[in-house]
Amino acid sequence: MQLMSEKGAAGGGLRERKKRATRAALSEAAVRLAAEHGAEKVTVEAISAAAGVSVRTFFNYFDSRDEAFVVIDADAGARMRHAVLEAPAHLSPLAALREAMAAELAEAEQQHELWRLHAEVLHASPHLLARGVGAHMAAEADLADAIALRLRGDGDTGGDGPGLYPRLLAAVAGAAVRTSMDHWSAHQEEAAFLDVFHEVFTLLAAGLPAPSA
Amino acid sequence: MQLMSEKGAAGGGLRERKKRATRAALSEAAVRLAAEHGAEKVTVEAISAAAGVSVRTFFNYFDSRDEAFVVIDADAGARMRHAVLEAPAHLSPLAALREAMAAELAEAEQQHELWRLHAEVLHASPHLLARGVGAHMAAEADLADAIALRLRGDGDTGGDGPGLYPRLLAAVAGAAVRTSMDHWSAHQEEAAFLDVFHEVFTLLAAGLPAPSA
DNA sequence: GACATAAGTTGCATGGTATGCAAAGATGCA
DNA sequence: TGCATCTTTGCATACCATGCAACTTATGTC
Repeated sequence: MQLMSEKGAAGGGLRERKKRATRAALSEAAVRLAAEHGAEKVTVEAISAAAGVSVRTFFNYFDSRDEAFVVIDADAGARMRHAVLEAPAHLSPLAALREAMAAELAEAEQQHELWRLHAEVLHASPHLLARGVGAHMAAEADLADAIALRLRGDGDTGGDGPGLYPRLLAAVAGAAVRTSMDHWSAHQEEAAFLDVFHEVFTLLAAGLPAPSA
Repeated sequence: MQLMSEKGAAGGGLRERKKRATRAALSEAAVRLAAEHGAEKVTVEAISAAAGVSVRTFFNYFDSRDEAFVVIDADAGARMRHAVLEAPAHLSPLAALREAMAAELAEAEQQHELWRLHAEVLHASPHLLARGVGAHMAAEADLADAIALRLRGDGDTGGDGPGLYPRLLAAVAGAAVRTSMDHWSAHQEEAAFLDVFHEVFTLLAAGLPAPSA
């Protein structure tokens, strides 16, 4: 191996790099085809062909067709979990979560065009935006777990999984991100995504007060 | 017609009553079968047979198999929208939403056994809890619209659909309800559902502060 | 009450989605 | 090189989902 790949979770042998490449190719093909033809008209066969693998292989990577439109980066959850656990102690749980998500989203914007297409595809078929919850639900459970750990300090979440508060926090933050994406997708010219994102978390931290206007 | 049915949206001719009955029979059959055998093992054919209709008819009522597990009451969205619009002016948007949802959930608990089974089914396959977002997304958009109307006072939402705040409010409230259901479903003996529900909205209104403990 | 109309149900045909299995191909390592 | 492991692939199978045409059932009117 001559060159480390750029990302955090990268590295490993040829096998793992190939797998990541295949997965990325499938995701990207799915998003581009959906942006062009509409998500409903894109078959698994078309996605697989565009990525140069068989249909059967597609289903080795994704549990369902929709998942390919939704989960752009499979490792994001693990990275966010790590970020929450490593966040400075003075941050509130909500702020720690906000920072973890902001970092992830900022990185996603590096592939600006794909990210924009992705937002448009989700906005065009709310069905998929919803499905995103499903795909991200595991990640949310992970985040809830991380928050619970952070609150307790030790390595024990209490046996019965994270409590009500961590789960609520993770679920609400997820909803906030999706709302931000959807809103930004409809107003791309008027505001930067990160501005929308921060406005949303400010509203959350303030307890969702009625706007003064 | 000799007797008015009990519910708000009830009434109408024989046709409408039959449709409601068929839909309810399909929903109930789906939930009961899922509670018994696990949602993944329940086919559309089994649900249809249990409800006494053909498979084709099932798909006249639901867009997908999962929808039958998720949407127990198709009119709930419209009722909540109405409740938000009619809520006392002194309530904050969040409180108005909370009251509308609480009323709906209290009514759902009248069919206690079915409601409990429903919560268990969703808890057992998070896949479906997620799908719930999809099914309820239209309702959430409606709620966002109602909140926007309420905030403006007149009959105009501003042309471009509800703004960021109403949408965020509806999405977060939806996430809160789902979290409540999931948590309560795992701790049914320890707390009443409405207690969990109110605790969640209290946390939201307080801006999700770190718990003192 | 009989009729025309609208609405709902059903079976059939069709195509896409998803999974298990076993054979073939690639990779990692000694 | 040769063996163990992982990945891809084709095939068979079952289920999901939709359009269409034929049939049955309410509704309103005369």
